[in-house]
Amino acid sequence: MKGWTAPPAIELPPRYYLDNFYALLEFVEAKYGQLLLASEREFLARFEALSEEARCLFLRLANRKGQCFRLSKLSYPEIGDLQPPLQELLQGGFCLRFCPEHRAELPLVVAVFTRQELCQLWKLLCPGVRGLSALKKEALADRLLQEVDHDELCQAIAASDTVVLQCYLQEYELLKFLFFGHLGGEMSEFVIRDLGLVQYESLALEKLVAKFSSRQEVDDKFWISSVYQQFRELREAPVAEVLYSWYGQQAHRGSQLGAEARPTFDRLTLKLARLLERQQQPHWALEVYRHSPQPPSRERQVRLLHKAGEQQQALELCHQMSTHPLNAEEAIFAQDYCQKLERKKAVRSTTQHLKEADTVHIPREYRYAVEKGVIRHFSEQGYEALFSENYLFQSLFGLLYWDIIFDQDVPVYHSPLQRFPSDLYLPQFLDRRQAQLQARSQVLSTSKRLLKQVRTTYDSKWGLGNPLVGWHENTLPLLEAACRRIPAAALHQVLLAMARNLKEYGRGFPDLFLWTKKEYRFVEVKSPTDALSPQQLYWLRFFKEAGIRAEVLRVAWV
DNA sequence: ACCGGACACCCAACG
DNA sequence: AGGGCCCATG
DNA sequence: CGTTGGGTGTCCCATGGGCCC
Ligand SMILES: [Mn+2]
Ligand SMILES: [Mn+2]
Repeated sequence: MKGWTAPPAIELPPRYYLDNFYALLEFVEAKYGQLLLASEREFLARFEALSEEARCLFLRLANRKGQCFRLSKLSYPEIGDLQPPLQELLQGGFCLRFCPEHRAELPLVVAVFTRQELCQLWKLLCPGVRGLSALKKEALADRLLQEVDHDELCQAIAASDTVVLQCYLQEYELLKFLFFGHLGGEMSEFVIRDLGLVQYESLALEKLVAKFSSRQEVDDKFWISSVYQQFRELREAPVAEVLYSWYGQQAHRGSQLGAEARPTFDRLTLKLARLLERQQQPHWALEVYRHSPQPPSRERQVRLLHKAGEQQQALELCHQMSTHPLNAEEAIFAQDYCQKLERKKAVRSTTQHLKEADTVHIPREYRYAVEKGVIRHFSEQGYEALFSENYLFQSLFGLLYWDIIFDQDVPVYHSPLQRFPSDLYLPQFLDRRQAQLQARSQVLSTSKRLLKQVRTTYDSKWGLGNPLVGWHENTLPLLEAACRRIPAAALHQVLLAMARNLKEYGRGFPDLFLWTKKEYRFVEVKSPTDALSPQQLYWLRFFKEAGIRAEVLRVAWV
């Protein structure tokens, strides 16, 4: 019965979303009350003064997409007649009734009408109009706005339905942002939790700590996310000149951001520079890459410098990367490229490794399922086999370190709906928990103790959300098969290496785990068209050092 | 941890 | 007239 | 024969209804 979830038997109160918002408010006021601006306080005070029906309606609208709504499309039995609360919202400044004064919002307003309704509006205003049927909705809306007088259009819209524009949405978004600690948090997460669709590890509310300590941090994170949003729009129709000069306007503030907002700026920088490369603008791309130290910035810079004929600079950067690599890819790339630039060697070490691997012949039917073909091959020789991939070591990490991951004595939990510590994927994770993690290796130094710890944690935590652990039918069998056969000390070495930076070292593990009574091995399967990735090579080498048996197997079709 | 990673698979261009 | 996406819902 | 870049499909509550094409 595992994997099957029964339909929710839990019934939520009719106005559950109001309760959820109050839970959110209580938390935000307790943790961030002193960071709120006058406009946000005003919103809260006026919200409190509304009737419950009006508060509910406001939240119903706020939890929908957009800011423009048509009364005729709304129906909320738990609120009842929507007219009185809507009047309240209009009088209280929580909504604006759409009229010609708001013609600037016309594009949004037009979008909430159906294609058919837009045709009718158009025909009403221009009785002779023709040739509309060929246009798709979006094109129709564009043409309508181009060709029809905006004042008349506004009046026709206002006459056909009650259209309202919601206000205070920035304030609402900010409160949500403070509660979740990141953007993109949704009120539906309360519902998902309360229906039991996702189970959270229990967190002590009194131990939660604020994620932001100053308004500056909050504003920075907000600013960079709106900048990133703009980038997504620019990317739709990329023009190199526009991208480059737009980036130039953001770069100054971007480079001064603190630890909370900086990663978003780095992502923006890397994505935008890559886009400039694709636009055949290597010089601009190179300049943009220099604003971020994060991978793959340096790799791209080396390639661009090389192509531009700047051998000295390329080599210098390559050496820096080689001595202080930020991940496996940088390390392996830098080593190979240094040798390439010095004309010592032409083949990448990943392909070299692949070339030296054994080949196995697999029937062509297993195209698109190479690993299954290899499993079949080995099971015919008496092996047992399971898919291992990243699941094995991630779930082992998640289970053996469960209490360390959810340890609230480290200030990394900022919200009741948080599923993992805010530094799980950062280098600080290891820095802050060195002693505990080392101690765990000591205590679980034998396979027997380690295995017992895996089983008891698996049983007691089954079903709880942990990004590293999936509760699938093969999860425990795989863990047991591997932990019984691989020396405990070697497993701890891998786990501690992962802890240095889970973002970079949490992937690249071999495809399969195979075993018989006598032996075991990991196998990374490679189809004829596939290549070995640097992360995969990194772990293959690491396994060899640690005495874990692993090999690459090339597939040839028959 | 902001529709993105992580995989595997396929193809084309270039030396 | 259906198939499929988007979005609101609990 | 090697590298590099580009493209695709898959998975993240579950379900139903409205709208688009
Ligand atoms: Mn794999
Ligand atoms: Mn593989």
